Amino acid sequence: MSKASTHKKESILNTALELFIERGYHNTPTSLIAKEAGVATGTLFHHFPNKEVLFNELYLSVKRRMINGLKSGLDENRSLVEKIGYIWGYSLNWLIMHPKEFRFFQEFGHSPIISKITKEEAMNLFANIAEPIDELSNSGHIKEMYPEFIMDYFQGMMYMAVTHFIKHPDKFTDENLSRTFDIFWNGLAK
Amino acid sequence: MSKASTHKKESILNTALELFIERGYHNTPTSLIAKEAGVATGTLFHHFPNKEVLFNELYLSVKRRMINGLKSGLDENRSLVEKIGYIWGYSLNWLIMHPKEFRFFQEFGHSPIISKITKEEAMNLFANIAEPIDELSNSGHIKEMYPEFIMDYFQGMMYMAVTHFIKHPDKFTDENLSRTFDIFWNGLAK
Amino acid sequence: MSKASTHKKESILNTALELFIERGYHNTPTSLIAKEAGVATGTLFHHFPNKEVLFNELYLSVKRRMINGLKSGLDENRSLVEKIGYIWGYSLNWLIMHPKEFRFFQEFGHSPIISKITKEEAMNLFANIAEPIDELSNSGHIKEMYPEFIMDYFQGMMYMAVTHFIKHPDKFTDENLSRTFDIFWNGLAK
Amino acid sequence: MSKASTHKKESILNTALELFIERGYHNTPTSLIAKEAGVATGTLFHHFPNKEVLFNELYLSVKRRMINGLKSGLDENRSLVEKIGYIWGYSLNWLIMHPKEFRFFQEFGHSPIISKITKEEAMNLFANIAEPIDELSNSGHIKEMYPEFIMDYFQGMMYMAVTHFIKHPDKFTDENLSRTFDIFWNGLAK
DNA sequence: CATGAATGAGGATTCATTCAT
DNA sequence: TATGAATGAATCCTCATTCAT
Repeated sequence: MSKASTHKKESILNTALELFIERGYHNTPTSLIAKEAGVATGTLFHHFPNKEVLFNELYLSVKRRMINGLKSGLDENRSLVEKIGYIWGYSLNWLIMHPKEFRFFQEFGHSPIISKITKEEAMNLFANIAEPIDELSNSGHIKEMYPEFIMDYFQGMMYMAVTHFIKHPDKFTDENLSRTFDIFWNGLAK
Repeated sequence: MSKASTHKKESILNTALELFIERGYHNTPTSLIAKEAGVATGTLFHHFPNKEVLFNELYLSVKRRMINGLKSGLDENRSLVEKIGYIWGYSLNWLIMHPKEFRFFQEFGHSPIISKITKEEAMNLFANIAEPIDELSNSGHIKEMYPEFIMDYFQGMMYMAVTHFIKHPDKFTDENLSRTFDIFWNGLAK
Repeated sequence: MSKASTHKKESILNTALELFIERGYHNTPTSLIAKEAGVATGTLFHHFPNKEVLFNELYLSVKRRMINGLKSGLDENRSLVEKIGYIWGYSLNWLIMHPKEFRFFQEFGHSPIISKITKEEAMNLFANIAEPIDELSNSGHIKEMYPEFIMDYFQGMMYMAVTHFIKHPDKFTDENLSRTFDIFWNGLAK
Repeated sequence: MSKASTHKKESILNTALELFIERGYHNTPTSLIAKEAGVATGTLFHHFPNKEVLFNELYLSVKRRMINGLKSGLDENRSLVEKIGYIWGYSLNWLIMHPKEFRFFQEFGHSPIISKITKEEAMNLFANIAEPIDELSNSGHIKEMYPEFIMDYFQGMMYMAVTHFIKHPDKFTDENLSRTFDIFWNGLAK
């Protein structure tokens, strides 16, 4: 694949991300995506067989971008608590620095447009990351709670914190950041 | 207004709620709403001037239904902690017993289709309810934290818990319910 | 159904017939059909769910129009030879007086656009008509020949004759007409 | 022209024949022809300036293939009846052995995509062949009938017979083959 | 109020053709 | 010659809304 074509495909994906979060999936014409991306309508359909596939590919590409840095920085030799702290900090930071991507997940995380196959692929990407959080359940560090809740709690708190800091950017300080982790941790502490 | 017409209008609202959460706003034709509601296409436009107004009226009607019970049970003479516990318990229960309404808020809470006027009206409905939560901030019961965060934390935890219990209905027991409140509270406890 | 709506639907069918034979199915835009029929694009799709169904309904309506007169004139008390002569004469005349309909059958009789269900329905319409021709096979009037051939021969000769007289309208006289029947009959005569 | 290119051009023509009869002209994308022929989209347009020319060239190439054998076997010294019998037998056999080519003629023989020039060229190819059939008219062998009818009758009977034997391959025996010629002949016999 | 036929602008997708490599 | 990415006009179909009955 030449650089040119790669560039156009990426341009379409980036434009689609912005338009989907601003206007919603069904209210975003493919023609508008193409126009804003600076390509012809046909070009979009040269790279993606249809709008749904474009959307699913976009979803996976965003997930991948977030995971990549997360994975590469995860040190298997650290303690469980350190690992979780790292995942919390990295994810929170990444999402706040990428508010569009965050909104995308918020709006479309449960969208029926995302196929089962895409969901599975996304799940696989998270396999390593999810492990420490699942481990936490029986680690003795926290109150007894079944793993499914821990995972939902972790994610729920994360989303809450990101939403809050995006709404109040002036509050996004290192101090408040560490406070949110404390709150998360205290909630479960024995 | 005759009973018949009231019935039709409500039927349209109920049907719209289901279809909007299943298919999204832009992917739900008014003709389908009418059909599923058992009325003619034109009838829908006798009760609502257009689709957007229908949506906004639906939003407010759902908000009202939730608030009504909440308000009527709120005893102004109770302590702050009791009030907050009551709001937590009632809201959680109501949302879990009304999963469609919950999904509606989740999907469309930040939708641009909801007008500023509607948002204001909805805000007003919540005025009384929000008070105790705002008070908590400087009440001395909890760690120092500014009120905006407390409100977001309350709502975020609530959504997290409801999402979790809807996903895992077998876990929805009185014990687990009170545990979630403990976790919410411990997070902030001194 | 009101007269107005019936009128529009029929107008669409008539226009479609003309355009399909002139330009072919895939080269006839639905927008053009609507325009020529004097209705809006949406109106076409109000009466027919899609282009294919429009085409199939057209096919059946044309078949029905031809059959109707044929059936009503068929006297069950006549002899076999008289019946076949009547079918030959009526069909030939009808097709020559309806050259568009004839071209439609010629062009689209074997088109894959016509569904199996449509073909079956069309077959049923012809049930009575086909009988005498099938009977001919073992009637002793003609050379021994299996019924499938007789039917194909009847239809093939018919199409040939119609094609010929449409190409050479000046030759379409009563004399030549009866000659074609003689040729058909002599071909099989003992 | 290199072997490779010749091969590709022929591959395109062969593929086009199949696709056109299966799907129709307007429903057969050039991209599909190229793909099925195992060449790139652009390659098709190196060999044919556009889709219409490709179609016309295909038409002529098929006509030529049929005529070639027919002409080479026609013995000018034979009697008229023998010549006609030969043309009948050869054509019938060739068409039945080449059902795709037959379908192509059936579907597209009257198509407006075939240009006047192509039709003329095709006519010229048939000049020799048509002669004996035209002669038949005033030869005294048959009932009086003008030549235009004889030609249409010949072709109509031929198409009828081929259609029949393609539909019922088990009936395609030497006996039935000669029977069809007898029927053709008896139709006209004095 | 209720109905449903009619409207036509808008949207997803297709496809013949071009052209830089 | 061969390739296949790119183009954008054209096409099928949808849908919010109107209005005569």
